[in-house]
Amino acid sequence: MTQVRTRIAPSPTGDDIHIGNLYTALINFAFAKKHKGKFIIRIEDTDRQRIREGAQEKILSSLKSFGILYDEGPDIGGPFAPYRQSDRLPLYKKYALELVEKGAAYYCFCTKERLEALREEQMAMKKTPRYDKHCLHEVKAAKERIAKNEAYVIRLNVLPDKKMSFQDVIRGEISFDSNEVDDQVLLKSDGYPTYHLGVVVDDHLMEISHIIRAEEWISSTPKHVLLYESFGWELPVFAHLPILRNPDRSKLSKRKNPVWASWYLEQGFLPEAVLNYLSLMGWSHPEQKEIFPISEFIKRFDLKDVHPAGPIFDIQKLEWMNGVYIRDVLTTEQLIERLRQFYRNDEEVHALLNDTNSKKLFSLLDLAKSRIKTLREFKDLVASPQKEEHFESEQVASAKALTVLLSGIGSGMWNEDVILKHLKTFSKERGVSMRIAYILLTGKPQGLPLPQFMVYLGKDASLKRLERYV
RNA sequence: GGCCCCAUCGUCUAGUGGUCCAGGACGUCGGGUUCUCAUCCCGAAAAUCGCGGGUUCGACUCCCGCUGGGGUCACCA
Repeated sequence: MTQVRTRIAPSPTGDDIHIGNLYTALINFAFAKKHKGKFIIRIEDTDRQRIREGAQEKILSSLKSFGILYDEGPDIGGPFAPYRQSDRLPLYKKYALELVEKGAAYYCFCTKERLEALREEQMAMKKTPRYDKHCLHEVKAAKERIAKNEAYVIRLNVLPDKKMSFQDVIRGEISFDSNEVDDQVLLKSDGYPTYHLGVVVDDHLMEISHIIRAEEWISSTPKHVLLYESFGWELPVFAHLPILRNPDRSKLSKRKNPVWASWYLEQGFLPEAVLNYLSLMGWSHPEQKEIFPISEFIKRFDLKDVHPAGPIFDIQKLEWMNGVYIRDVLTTEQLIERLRQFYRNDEEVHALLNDTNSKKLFSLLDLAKSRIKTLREFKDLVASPQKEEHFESEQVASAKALTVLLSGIGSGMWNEDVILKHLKTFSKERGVSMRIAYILLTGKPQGLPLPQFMVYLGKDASLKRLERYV
């Protein structure tokens, strides 16, 4: 077997890489690595209207943040450079013309108006809108019109009444009728290729062996198969992955779900947890394991085992899994490092994380681990309580009493046992629950174990927290 | 609507003709541990395997139909 080469072909039209594309990237990456092949990224920026400034860079940096490293791509080059379609324009025209020569494609001069009228007419007759091959027979006149600078596109010439099919690794044989395939535009009037031409030409030229993409492409695969056949090129292996869904089962979309990959990072999800979760979409570990590193996924994954039904992206389970990574998978050292990275712009938290007494920091982290599901939640646990304007007189009284009580502890005696004993005394004598003491000191109804946290804070800082009540 | 894909607990899934009146995980609910909240431990509810026909001695597993869901029908990808 020749070398396995897979690719993802994102278009730079959004804020970032879509989480569904990250999923596709993960599968392509894992499959390539499993077979000691190459994983390539190609930017498909052929829609000049929708193109977004900076999107390409964002997509590439997100991929890197998640550890999906590519062997060839627009910024790192490779043997088939360039890897951005707008840098390959002459190629598409050349191949489009080759198709015209072969009679597999033809020039079309139809105006937008005619196309729209045609579509409306067909819709009115309840027929699927399709181009009517109006320009198919103008081949001879075509060159003259082009010479006169008339705008044109090149369309695929689909022969009618042909039964065709292709093999999909995940779904088996998928058959179709050529009457269902429209004479798609291949080369637009601005000289850019449409997706269909671009993807086929580049996948062939870049020697892509396996096209692993989302299910939404199934219905345009017949066009691609027709193109491969017209060119006389060997067909790659096709595999159409399930589409990730919103909770209402529609295609995962930004209206109903956070979809940009970096959003998850900003929320404090760990890249490896996100990838681990994604690997469980449509696939399961042979031994039913749920927590495993990507290296193991690469070892155990097989395209054939992908379940074709579209799974709902369940952020709740992702949160659980992220929690598992935070408390069980990462070491405390690693967690500190992740937190430092995450809070690098937050002075208060960053200072805390740079505590010179690493033993204290370690014990704080051990306490914090089990109560956070994302890195972001760490701040809620340790940040200074907000200053509040109004306090109940009862709270003020309690705070004063607590201050007196805690002040009585000698600095040398400031340890968990002593503090706990005093807290218990306080709650008993004043008839208030430990919970009140908790809120007075932390400003929050729940969080880290109080005595341990107070030891970490130190006597002065702890008393200072009570000051805001008086 | 045409065409295409799909169909096991609320969700992610295991299951490849008998060992399944269906197993695990998230979530939910109850209990235990406990200085708050978690973690952790124990337990429970939760799928008549979408429905109906076949094939078979025997179907969650194979075939057909139906229903339901999804995708797609652009000079967007």
